[in-house]
Amino acid sequence: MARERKFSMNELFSAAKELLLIHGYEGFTFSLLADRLNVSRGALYKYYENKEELITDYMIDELNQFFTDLQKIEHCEGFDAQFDFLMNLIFAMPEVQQLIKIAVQIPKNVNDKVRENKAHLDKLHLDMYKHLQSFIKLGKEEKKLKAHIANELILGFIFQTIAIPNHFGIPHSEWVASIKEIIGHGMFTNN
Amino acid sequence: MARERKFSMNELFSAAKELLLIHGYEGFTFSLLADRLNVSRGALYKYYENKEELITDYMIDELNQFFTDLQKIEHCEGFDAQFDFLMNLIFAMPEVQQLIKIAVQIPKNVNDKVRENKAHLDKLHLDMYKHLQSFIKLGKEEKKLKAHIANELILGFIFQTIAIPNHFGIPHSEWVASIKEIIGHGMFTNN
DNA sequence: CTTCAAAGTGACACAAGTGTTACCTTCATT
DNA sequence: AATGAAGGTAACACTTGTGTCACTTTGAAG
Repeated sequence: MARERKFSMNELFSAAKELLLIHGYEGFTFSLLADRLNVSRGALYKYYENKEELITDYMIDELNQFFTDLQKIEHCEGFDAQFDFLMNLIFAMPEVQQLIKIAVQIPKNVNDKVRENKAHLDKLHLDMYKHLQSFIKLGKEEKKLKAHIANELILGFIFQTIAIPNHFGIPHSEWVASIKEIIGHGMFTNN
Repeated sequence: MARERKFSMNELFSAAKELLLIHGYEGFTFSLLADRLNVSRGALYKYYENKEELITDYMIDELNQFFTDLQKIEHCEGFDAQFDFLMNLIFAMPEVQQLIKIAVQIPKNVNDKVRENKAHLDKLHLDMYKHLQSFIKLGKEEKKLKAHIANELILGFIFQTIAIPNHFGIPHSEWVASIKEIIGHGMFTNN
């Protein structure tokens, strides 16, 4: 190395994340990012040719982290424990879903690096999905999950719920407990 | 009138809607919209000073329509019928939730018209919320809805579910039926 | 058939984002 | 202490979006 960097890769990624969540893919610019990092715009081009490369690189990092955590689900014995583990994980990283949506918007025909990164993201996504499939399968084998509901929908439902805006500031523990209850047993009484 | 317009207000709004859903608020431009309507960009400035005015105007139109439909919920007797009505309505206008999210991003300090429009949108939003509150209240009075789950969450849950992506193309009727079941009775079996 | 107001156009000046490059700064290595 | 590779800057040329305005086109009303 020759000179100390003014920002670490972690700082860059976390700044990118913030800006992406606030402004969305089309509103994300190198100028915004450079300002946030107190660096000139040109400096960013030392690392990335364009915003697509940067964003996809960051997303791979984020998804890898999520996937690594997710794989620990296998340390949990039985469906109930795994369900709890998954809910906690999802609530700990609530932005992941939103970021995946943004990832879809990135055009892949920018250059080879971006194409490669997008392929990598697709693979990560698919691997995650396969992993979760076996979680669902376990639930159905243990007769804990209703067999006639499509796996797709079960997963979608679980992931979607974390995006419900808690606007009125209901305490987090109550919020999570209620969501678990609705997912598991619904919002209707059993009359 | 002096000359036939090349586009109706409906065409303008529906073009705006498409573009907003594809590109998001920051990616939405007058150039895109003008192209889509086969009109010069300048023509749009005859009607709106900037995109914020246009977007908020469109959103008021969209929300008004939704709200008008929603009010028909009172023609349904009892909670069960109202629940069904609401689910059908939400599935018929699945973009409304996404559009509301976009509306939040619009800065209100552009000019008076935009401030006014945003206030109008807030009022519509609040009115809708109040209306739905009484639906929830009814459900709890009839002891159909679990009393200990916050109204906020119940509403959030119902609205959020329509955003679950049906990526694998499960037939719509099965999809809707399963979602109603999960919302009502959960995805767990009753062992 | 003239009038004129609404509808639409194209060009201008400006602002903001992009990608590149010549150049300066820093600091570990020698 | 000199060197050079990596980090960083600022300016340039270019593209895209914005808001405005003088101008043309259209068509109903007089």
